[in-house]
Amino acid sequence: MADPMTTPQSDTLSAAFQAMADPTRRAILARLASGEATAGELAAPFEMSLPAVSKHLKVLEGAGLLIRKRDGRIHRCRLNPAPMKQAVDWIEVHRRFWEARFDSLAQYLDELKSETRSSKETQDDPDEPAR
Amino acid sequence: MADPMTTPQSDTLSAAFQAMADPTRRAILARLASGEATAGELAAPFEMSLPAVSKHLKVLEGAGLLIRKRDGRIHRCRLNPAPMKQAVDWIEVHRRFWEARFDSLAQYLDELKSETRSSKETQDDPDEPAR
DNA sequence: ACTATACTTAACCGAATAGTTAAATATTAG
DNA sequence: CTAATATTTAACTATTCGGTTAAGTATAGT
Repeated sequence: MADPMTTPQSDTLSAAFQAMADPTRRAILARLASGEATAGELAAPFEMSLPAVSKHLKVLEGAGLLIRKRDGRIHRCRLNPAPMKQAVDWIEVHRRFWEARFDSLAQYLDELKSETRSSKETQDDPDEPAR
Repeated sequence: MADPMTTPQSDTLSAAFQAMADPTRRAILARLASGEATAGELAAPFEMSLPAVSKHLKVLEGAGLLIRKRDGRIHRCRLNPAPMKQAVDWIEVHRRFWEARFDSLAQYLDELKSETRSSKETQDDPDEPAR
């Protein structure tokens, strides 16, 4: 019913953030960042069961962060960076705003005035379109 | 029993990623990035109920992404960038690995050898990729 | 063919999430 | 004092999540 911004993009973003929100999954990604690994190798460091890790791999795969290449009976996994990049990009867009606001007192004061004057001249706003 | 890396840092990281994993919450952050807003103002664009948004604000606050300043009966909210920065930093650390691996075959081979030699020469811009 | 290996899927459970409506709280306005 | 405003908290529900154990599937080794 609510359906708040369910664009295809936000789905991948949501999935990526969601995937990275779990410490186990982050540890898996960290390990994967330094090279390919099998499901078993990825599971080894953890005390949880293999099926639990298998689920985590599925979540990562679902978020597009992990690519599986089945080779015989072993599943070789590697990192796919694209969704991470998307996530970083999303954050960076907004970082520009608060950096501008925190780096410069003048802009901060200007923004305070903008409640009455509404002279939003913040050079480029690539995120807040039609207003 | 599992307890996979529950350092104080990973908790804030998990909370930040978790908070950003929801489209509604990302929209709130986006709005917040362009200036302070009251809870009501933040809730307005959404079709969901006010309590629902209130909960989202609480999640964002819990993740340290939102700071509330109660001023009379209105709650003025502003963005706190710190956890976002931490999230970006976490991703970037791993991005360096796969960038090295994907951008240059030479570096890839070098990295394969680096198990014994460990001659890592990361001559890069730490913020934006080449593109 | 038989068995160990490397996984996944199924079925289940408790805890957390995301929403709802109704009630509570606190402040401002009349 | 009373009422409207701004917002949270409470109570409830449905769904998702992260884990478990048990069973299934496919390959490799003997």
